[in-house]
Amino acid sequence: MPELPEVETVVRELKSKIVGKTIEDYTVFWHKTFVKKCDRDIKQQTIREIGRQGKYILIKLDNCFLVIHLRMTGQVLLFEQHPNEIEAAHNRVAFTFTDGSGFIFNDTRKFGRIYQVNQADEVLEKVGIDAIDPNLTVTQFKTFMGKSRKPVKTFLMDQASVSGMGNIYTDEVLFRSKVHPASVTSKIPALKQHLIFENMQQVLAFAIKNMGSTISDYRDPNGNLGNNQKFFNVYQQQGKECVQCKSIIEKIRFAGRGTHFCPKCQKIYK
DNA sequence: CTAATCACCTGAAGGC
DNA sequence: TGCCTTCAGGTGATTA
Repeated sequence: MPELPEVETVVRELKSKIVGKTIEDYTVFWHKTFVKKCDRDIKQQTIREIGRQGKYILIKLDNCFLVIHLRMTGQVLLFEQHPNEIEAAHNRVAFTFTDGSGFIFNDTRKFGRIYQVNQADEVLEKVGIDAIDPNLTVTQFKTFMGKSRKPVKTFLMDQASVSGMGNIYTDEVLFRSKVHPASVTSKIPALKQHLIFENMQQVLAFAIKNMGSTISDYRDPNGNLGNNQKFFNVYQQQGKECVQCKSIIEKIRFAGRGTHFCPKCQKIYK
């Protein structure tokens, strides 16, 4: 489900609601979801900071971290008062705070994870700089691109160089940049690489402004849907007319993922 | 090194 | 109604 804009929306809401709260207790309903990689007890620890890198939510406690990845269907849902039936369908872990509020990690497909670690870096070893990190420069981005002989769709989806992009926003960024997803990354002209960088930042910022995209499962911590799915140009728009040239948007299987593009607008560089 | 294919899971949707 | 296949905002391991 969630790519950078959805995770950012979750993080902003959590920052405003639970920083400073102290964990009273927690219950794990599905064992594989909670990965305890250090011996600290999180009970009576206070949430000091909340951050994000790529698609990872980073929760700093007094002497360890909780790092959450939502994968496909994970949701972090806040509650003000402890619900009577907390073991509802697909609830995997529930946390309660000392003031009686708390949050539930709900995850239909069970792919999501909550890691308890001494340092967030333990989970982020293979995660590159965040796609909207102000420290990421266009020069650095172009250097990454110049070194990659992968198809550009694979490059953008790979979290190792730049993190946060997923299937939706990759297709949307490549459409806006008029670059075919099968283009060889290093063979894309410098000006186009520059354009991909700018479009990546703009597409992600616009999606954050719209509170993320809801395809089916995504909800923010208050249970609200995103709005950005109303503005897709190519994602799930196969069979419809291209907004630029009126050609029919195609959907193919590429790099193992459903891939949407305009066959006329998007040029292939090889 | 890169690419392709599973594996992990559940549920929705479409074909017959 | 029901059975079967395919597909889904992701990533990590394995195979070639």
